[in-house]
Parts: sequence; structure tokens; C-alpha cells
Amino acid sequence: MLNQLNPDQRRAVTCGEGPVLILAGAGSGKTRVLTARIAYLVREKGVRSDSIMAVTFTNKAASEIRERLKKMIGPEAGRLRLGTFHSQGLRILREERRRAGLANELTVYNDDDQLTLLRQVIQELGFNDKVVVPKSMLQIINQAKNENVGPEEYRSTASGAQAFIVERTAKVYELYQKRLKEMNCVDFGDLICEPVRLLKRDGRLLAMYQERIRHMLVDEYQDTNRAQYALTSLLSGGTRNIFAVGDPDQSIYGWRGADINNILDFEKDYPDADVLKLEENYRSTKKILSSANSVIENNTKRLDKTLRTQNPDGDKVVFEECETEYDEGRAVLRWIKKLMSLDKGIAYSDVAIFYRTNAQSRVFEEAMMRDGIPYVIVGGTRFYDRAEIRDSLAYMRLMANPNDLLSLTRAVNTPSRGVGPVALEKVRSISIDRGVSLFEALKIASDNGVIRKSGVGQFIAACAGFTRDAALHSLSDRTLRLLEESGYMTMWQGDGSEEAMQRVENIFELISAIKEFEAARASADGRALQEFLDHVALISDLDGIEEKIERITMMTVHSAKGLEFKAVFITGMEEGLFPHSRSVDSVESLEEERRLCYVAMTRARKRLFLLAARSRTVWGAQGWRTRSRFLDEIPNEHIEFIEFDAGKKKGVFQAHETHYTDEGSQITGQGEAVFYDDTDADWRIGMKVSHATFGLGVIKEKTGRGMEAKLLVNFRDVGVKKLAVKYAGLEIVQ
DNA sequence: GTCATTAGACTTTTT
DNA sequence: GTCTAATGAC
Repeated sequence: MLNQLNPDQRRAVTCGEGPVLILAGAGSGKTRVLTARIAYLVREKGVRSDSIMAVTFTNKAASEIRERLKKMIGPEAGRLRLGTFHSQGLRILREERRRAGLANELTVYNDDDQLTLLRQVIQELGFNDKVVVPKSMLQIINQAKNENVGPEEYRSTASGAQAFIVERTAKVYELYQKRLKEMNCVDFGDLICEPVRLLKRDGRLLAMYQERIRHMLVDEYQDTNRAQYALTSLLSGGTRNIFAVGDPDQSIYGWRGADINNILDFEKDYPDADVLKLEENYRSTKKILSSANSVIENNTKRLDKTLRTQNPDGDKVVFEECETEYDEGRAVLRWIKKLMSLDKGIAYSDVAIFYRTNAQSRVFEEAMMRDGIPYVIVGGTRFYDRAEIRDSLAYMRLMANPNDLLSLTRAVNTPSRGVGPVALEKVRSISIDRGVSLFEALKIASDNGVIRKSGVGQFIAACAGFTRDAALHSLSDRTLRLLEESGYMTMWQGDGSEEAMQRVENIFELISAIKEFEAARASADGRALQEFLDHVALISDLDGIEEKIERITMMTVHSAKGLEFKAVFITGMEEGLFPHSRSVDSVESLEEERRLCYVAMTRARKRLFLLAARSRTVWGAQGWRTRSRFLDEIPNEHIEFIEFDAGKKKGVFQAHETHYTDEGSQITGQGEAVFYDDTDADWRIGMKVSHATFGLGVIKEKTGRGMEAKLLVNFRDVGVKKLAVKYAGLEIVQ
């Protein structure tokens, strides 16, 4: 096992006890080291595998580590405490509930559920949701939870002019937490915060965990937030055997509360820590790697680290500037075809298209579809986010947790069964008065005529059937029957529209997912429902990528982390998109964008293509673009520019399949030419111009077209001026 | 209470 | 250019 590692990797794997930080550059064998370390501890050091906890950020990473370990240490691998932060947190919460003698009912809310609950809470408190905006509240509460700040502590931050606003937000936060608790629900943030709170409050519980966990290993340490940091340091506090692996250059989740200081300050927190670097890259060609290195070197807040490789030089990085986003799609398509014909060793599954925002995927999807190139889009609208799936899950969640008000509200009134806000309020008060669950209260309300409509009777009967048959039938069968007998399926089967049929199909796909889940479980017992719901709450689409299937992969740059492909296309290399416009006003967020770019570039093994469009339609309006500053950070000797053909600039462009009628409506067809007003192309944001009296300047903003355009120009000597093209007599400076 | 229509927001990234 | 939430008519 150790023979397959290089000296640095071997040193990392075999280092002694105590805190260890491994700074592992992209493609340097990070997962391999983490895996080998666990195997080393179990096999060479005789550490019991159930005393090792290893946390990752994605299920994919966790299962990859588990699979590798199965090969190295056999069935022992199954006893490791290995999983995502969130799954480990949930496990601790469930263990604790069991210990406290509470029911196993616990529902994990995602951000949609959070938002629904927040809207209710804001209304209940009598706030105007135009002033107390649910989305902002969600953001503030999530952020507080990332930083491990509870409602009381949040309230104590109030001071000065902001005090009133903080106080108001604290009220929302407080009631939100109260409602969650009443319903036996937790949100994503709670999965980390709540265990931390429990461990801090209960010294005996903490001692028990610290006794149990002898070794803690953390993957992607640069992406941990304060709460996750607290959790890992608490749990590993007994032995201080914390083995953290990460790369500060790949920290891309600052917006989600990741605190890059957790890794940068590791040596401060653990002065006796061993810090080791892995700087040999096994993935990319020299040209790709040094291009990526020269981009990331522009960041100021870095730990000193330079990746090197013994791989061949490879081909130059290609940068192609296209006219529009549709041309960008065509350019990628053309390159893919070219790659396939040139290199017999390359398969569709070796190719990936990356973009900064999900909205960009559409054009590529259309391009691939037109030419019959098989593809898969990772992320975007998730399967489990579709309305019909969320409905079905609401039925299931209500069965698992009869106090889950949100799921009850959704399920009981989909399809509508005459239970509006008024009836629900009655149900709620029955539940409080008689001390019964919400679902029980619904039954009572239906029996004594508070709710008259017959639909509710059918609903309750179907639910009762689900519970009654628990011992006789599988979860998947019962779920299907629940959806059929309650009248939910009929709701969609009624109309024969394409859309409704798709929805029914999706529901059957959910049923097969349940079947699959049941088959993978060792035993059939009463916990299947709860476990399935936990499973879907904590998975993402990324976990479902099947690598062997012959198709190209399209995804956001964020989802690409941890993956690698022979050929990578990074699209939309434009200012405002990459770096994103919402990230350019602060150095911190700009540097995060640059790290994101670095992550994207280092996914490529053999070929790297960068693309940009000179004009792009955003929010339904076309706008001119300047190319990304990151492109200028790559040395010229590594890059091959395929610039937009300047010869075509004057005159007429051809060969757009989309064109516009006089009324402005869009027609898609072929063979029609589209004429561009070439005077319009003369003025682009970022372009250098010269004025007779003001001198040299750069165009900052533009309204209008061609000679009618009005420009905002930042002159080198005299500052920003507003100019009308018609009168200004500007010249373009090349 | 229900349904259809409209207005508005949204598009940075996700466990 | 798409989806959702709010609104108003019945």
C-alpha cells in the first residue's frame, strides 16, 4: 500500500499522532492519502475502525473513500464513522433522541421548506413581508447557523442604529426555531449547530463521544464553516488526533459560510501541528498546470504552495472568442467533434462543459441535442425539487412525522380537499388543546364535522391504510397505494397533457427509487420510511453520476470540484459572468472567483478550452461583453487565441438559426441570415477610445445603438464623462 | 375556498 | 424568458 505512494504522500500517511494538516494541491492525490491514512491506522496501528470518524462534504466523496477502503481493509470499512458533515450530525441527533427517550420522528427541512415556514412565522408576528423579506431572513438565519450563532446570541449583537432591525430579525429567528422544534423538524444548519450545542451543554455526552472517537479525519478542510469547525474540534478534543486535508486555493464556498481562516489558521489553533504539503500533480499537462498556477498567483491571501508535474507539456490551452452564446455552443460542438475524430482514445465521458451559472446550460443542451451528442446535465432543477416529487414526499413525511405541519398542509390540500387556512387553524388548536399530533387532530376535526368535505375522509383512510399495512407490504407498495387511494395520482392522470404524463412518470421513478433503496437495505423493518426520507434529504444530483455511461457531462464549476476529465471546456469567460458581477466589488469575493477559475482549470487532464462570447442575451436583453480578466492572467506562450474573425466585423453576419421578426418575436429556422448593425459593434464596454479634448479613456456604460449611442467613458486624465456618440467624435484605440 | 390570471422576481454557486 | 406567488372573480 505504501509503496504506491510518493515520499511526501507516504510521510503524510504515516505521520504520528496529534494534529496534522495536509495542504494538498489539485490532483495531488488528496483522496488517496486520506484513504491510505485510514487503512494505515487500522492495519498498522491497530486502531479499531469504529473509533475513526471521517467527514466529507459530498456523499460522492464519502462513498468513493468507502469503496477504496473496502478493497484495502475489507469489511472493516463498513464500521467506520464515515459520511458527510450533515449525515454525521443527523446521526448524533438521532442517537441523542433515542437516549432521551424521544420518538424517532425527525424531519429534515430543505431551503424551500425553510422559506415556507419563515413566511408563516413572519405573518404570525404581524410583520409586513415587503419589509421583513422572507428570503433575507432565510439568508441571515442560515448565515447565523453557519457561524454557530443561536437566536439569543444573535439578538445580543444588536447595537446602535441597527438595533431595531436586529431585534426584529431575532424575533423571527426565535419563533422559527420554536416552530421547528414543535414539529420535530430541523434544517440543514441545525444538523451541525444542534450537535454542537448538545455537546457543549452536556459534559458527559461530550466525554462519551471523545472517548469513542480516537481519530478524526476531515476532507476539504478549506470548505468548513465555523459550526463545522466547532463540531470537528469538539469531537476530536479527547485525543487531538485531527487529520485535516485541504487546499486553500480551492476554497469556493465562502458564500455558504465556509471560513477560509479555518485552514489558514490551523497552525494557530494547533501550535504543535504537523503541516505537510503535497505539491506534485498527477493529473494535468505542464501547460494546463502552469496556466492555472499563473491565474491563482494573482490572489494575495494564499499559503505558499506551487504545484508541479512530471506530465508531458501537452497542447496549448485554447481560447476562442465567439460572437454570441449560440456561437459559443456551436464552437464547443465543433471542438468535441474534432477531438473525437483526432483522438481514438477519447470517449464522450472524457469530456465536460463547465459554466458559471446554471442558466447557461440551455444553449449547450440545445447544441448537443441538435447533433445527437449524448449528454448529461448535473444539477439545475433537481429531481427531488419537482412539484410532484415534493408532493409525494410530503405524504411520506407526514406518515413519518404526524406533527410536520408543512407536510400536512401540502399533502392534505394536494389535490385540494377543502382545507384552507381557517380549517388548518382549527386543526392546530385541537392539536394543542388535546395534546395530540396534528394528524390525530385532523382526524378528530373530520369526525366531528369541523371539516365537512368528503375528500379529507378519503385522505385519512388512505393514510390509515399506509400505517396498517406496514407489516405486510413493502414501503414502495404502500407509498404507491397511498398516492393512488388518496386521489393524488388521479389528479395528474385526469388530463392527458404531455406535462401531466411526465409527472406521473416521475412519480413512478420515485417509487422505483424507493424499491432500489429497499433492496439495498439489509432488512425490512419499520425504519425504512424514516431512513429513506433522511436519504433523500441529504443527497444531491451529483451523487447519481454514473461515470461509465458514454456521454459528455455539463455542470457548473462548483459541481466540478473533485472531478477530472480528459478534455474540459470552460465557457462564458466574460466579465460579469466569470468573475460574476456580484463578486467583483470586494477583493475577497473576487479572489474566490479566481479560486473557482483555478478549480475549473485544474479539472482538465489533457486539453483545456476557454470560451467567451462578445455578445450575450441576459435577462432577455442582449448586451456586449468584455472578456474575463482571468484570461489576461494566463501567459501568452501557453495559450492559443482563436479570435473572432475581424474580417467579418464590417458588414454582414450570417448563419444564425435564430432570428427576429419585425414585431420582435423570435423565429427559429435555418438558412436565414441575420443582419447585425455593424455600427453598433463599434462600441463595447471596456473598449479604449480617444477624444479630441479629454484624451484616452475606457467605455464604462452604454445606452442606445450605433450613432445614437450614449456612452459613459472613464478618461485617464479627466475622469468619467457622459458622451453622445453623434457629437463626441470618438476614435477607437486598438 | 377555488381557480385562473397576472405580476413580479429571478439567475452565482449547494450539503 | 421562466417560474412562482399574489390577486381577484366566482
